[in-house]
Amino acid sequence: MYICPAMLTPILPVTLPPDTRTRILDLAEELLLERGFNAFSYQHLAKELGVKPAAIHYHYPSKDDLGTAIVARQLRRLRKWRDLPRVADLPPAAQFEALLAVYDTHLGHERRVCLFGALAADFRTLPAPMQAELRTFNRELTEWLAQVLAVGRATASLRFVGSPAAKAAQVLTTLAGALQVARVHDETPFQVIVGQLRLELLV
Amino acid sequence: MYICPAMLTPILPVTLPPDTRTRILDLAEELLLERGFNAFSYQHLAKELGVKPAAIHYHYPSKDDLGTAIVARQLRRLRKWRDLPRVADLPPAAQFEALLAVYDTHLGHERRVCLFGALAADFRTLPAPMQAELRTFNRELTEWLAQVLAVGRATASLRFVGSPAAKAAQVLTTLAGALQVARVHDETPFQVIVGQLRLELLV
DNA sequence: TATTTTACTTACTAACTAGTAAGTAAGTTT
DNA sequence: AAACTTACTTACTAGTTAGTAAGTAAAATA
Repeated sequence: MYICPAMLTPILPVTLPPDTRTRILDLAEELLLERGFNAFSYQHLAKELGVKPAAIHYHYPSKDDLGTAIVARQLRRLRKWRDLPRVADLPPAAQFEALLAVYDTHLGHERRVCLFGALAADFRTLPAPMQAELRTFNRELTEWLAQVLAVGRATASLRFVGSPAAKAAQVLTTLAGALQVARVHDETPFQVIVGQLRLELLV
Repeated sequence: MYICPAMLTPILPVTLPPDTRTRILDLAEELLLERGFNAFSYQHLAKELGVKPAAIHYHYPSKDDLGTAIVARQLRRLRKWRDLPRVADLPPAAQFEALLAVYDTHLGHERRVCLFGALAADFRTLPAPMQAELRTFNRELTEWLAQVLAVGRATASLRFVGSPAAKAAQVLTTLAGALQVARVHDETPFQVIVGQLRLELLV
């Protein structure tokens, strides 16, 4: 492997221009979250990236592979985010706010829905590996929030009735849906729903 | 117009075998709610109905027309359901249960998502008239539930903090999302989430 | 009875779909 | 310098897409 000078001095993490493989994945993810999985093609990707469709097949032989790669990357990001000191070491109410901030970021990016909200409707048309990754993604996120809620209630910084697992499932479902409502109408209902969640959950 | 004998004696509402126009709409709605709008074609419909694709174009010239007809019919059904004496005359808590029963029916029909949940992700790829009908559908349903919640709280049969409008938006968003979660996993999370809603809302 | 309308079928088009095979130029390794 | 690998392009296939135009048989209407 060729070692470029930048690799020996990674003190300033120079953001290299992303390679084609990454640019494909980035754009495919963007289109997935903005238009749905069955609403973009290799031609769309190729045209926007200035390459030929076959170049995309070279990196991701089938659309199934591409879709699975998108979900797999989101799962890696979720785990990384969750384990980040600046997230993991926060008190529960702040962890909840950090979660809301993620959804707010989606809202800010052209009202993208979340991964789950983008794929749930078309779920049965998705390749099996993609379905499996999405299940894992949703399960891990729910388990994480359930733990946050449990600690939050135990330390009297969050308030709710019922089990932490049930409340976590309810809250995440609401957040996914809130981004969808924002897409259909505008940002207002999202803010209203998130305000309602805060009102009920924060002491 | 030809007046058939049945039209003169509509005492017993004989359920005629639905005509092709209706059968197309029924199947398209089914496929929309089970697979998404961009995941079925005129060929799929034609094959399953035993007609040629052109027969579908005869009744619904474009897929836009077909999609709009589906949403328009659901909107008519919503209004009819809402105004039914056996729904409109119920006390608020029972109206809320009637709403939950509708979502439960979706769950029982092959875990269909609701109209909103089926179309939100692909919203930007939908024809404008379809977008408009879906907005109206969601708005009217939210307004109806807000009214139910307001009366319910005033009569001490329902309990929640915040405005009825905010709570209505939150609850409907949660229900739409709950059907999506049921599709990705199984019926359990739907029951868990609905249980949580009941626990919080019913006195 | 003649005419028109309804509800289709047959036959077609042009565009798009995912995907493949073969070729190529530049970079990397031996 | 030779061989190999990477990252593509060109050229293609076979199937699917929405949509159209023309024809037709039966039913309804005048």
